[in-house]
Amino acid sequence: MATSIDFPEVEHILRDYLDQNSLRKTPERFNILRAIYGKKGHFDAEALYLELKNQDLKVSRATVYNTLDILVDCSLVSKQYFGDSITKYEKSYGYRQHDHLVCTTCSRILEFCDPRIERIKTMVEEVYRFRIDSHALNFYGECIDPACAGKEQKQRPESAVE
Amino acid sequence: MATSIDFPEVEHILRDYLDQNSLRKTPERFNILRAIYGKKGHFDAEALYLELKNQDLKVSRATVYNTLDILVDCSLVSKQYFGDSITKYEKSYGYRQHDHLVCTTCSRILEFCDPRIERIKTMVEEVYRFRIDSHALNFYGECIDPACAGKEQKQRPESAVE
DNA sequence: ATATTTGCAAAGAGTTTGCATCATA
DNA sequence: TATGATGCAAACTCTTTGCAAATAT
Repeated sequence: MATSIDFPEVEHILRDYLDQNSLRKTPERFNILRAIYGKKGHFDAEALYLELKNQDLKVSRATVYNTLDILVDCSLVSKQYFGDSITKYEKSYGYRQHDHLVCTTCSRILEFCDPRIERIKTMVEEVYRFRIDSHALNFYGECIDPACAGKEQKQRPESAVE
Repeated sequence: MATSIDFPEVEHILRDYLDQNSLRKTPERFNILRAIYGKKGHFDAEALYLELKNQDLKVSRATVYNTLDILVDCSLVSKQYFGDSITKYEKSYGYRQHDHLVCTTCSRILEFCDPRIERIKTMVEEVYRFRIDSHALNFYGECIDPACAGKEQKQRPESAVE
């Protein structure tokens, strides 16, 4: 019912989306949205569930998954796969399109942006007569600096993977 | 024991890889390799398992997964994720690097190749001081032709998704 | 001969589903 | 108040693991 005043834009977008699709504006949905927009980087459904649980915002896993689907549908969250069978999510409102560089040593995920992707997309659309809605470009490799932050992080398994 | 004479190059590569890593050259491994190189397009582990079973080449799922890992390690097979939680594989010997265009209507997967990816990769390697081993670029969208082959295929669920 | 690989079935991880209860509209 | 959403646990799918039997070296 009472929704936070901290993230008015994203809450408004969600509210509109729920209205337009005759979905109910439940407190769980706004709690989950707020939790996501309070996070940085990538996360998975289980981590989000545990985080909410620790904050005494009791929601079930089912609701977390259901709400993530809704947030992906209204483009407030993006859903990503980095090849380890764990689906990752990331807030996406106000974030320009970016792609990912995944360290195969420490699983750290870096972000980059390159305008050439957009041109490749346009070309592919023309050649194959497709309308392209989204893309995912992931590079997989390893930092060449043996003392890089990512490798340090690897040695501290208790720190959460972004 | 007796291995086919149909795919001498890839079998030789596998044989060398097994030798160099002190792994055994079991008939199952070569049967699986041959089955994969007799297929076109993408497939998942279960489809490969069923195909082998139908050919009276009895192998267990465990062996299929084990062998796929080996074949990925020796670059005879590539492993791919298209966002539906089903890991796809594809033979890769003699195939130039390519990327994928996934139809979100019918799940058909088209392939394309663009040299600009290589330049983006080089730039990312320099900027982030990474050595990049591989990449995946997937575009997701829908064919703009209402009578396209992909949409026809959608209406025939018995035809295997590539 | 012996250590790896296989096959089977059970376990595991991540996600979805069924259904009774709750609460938004 | 009536339909949609929630919570819980069970079911489900894909993949991995444990262990006895088979087999490559």
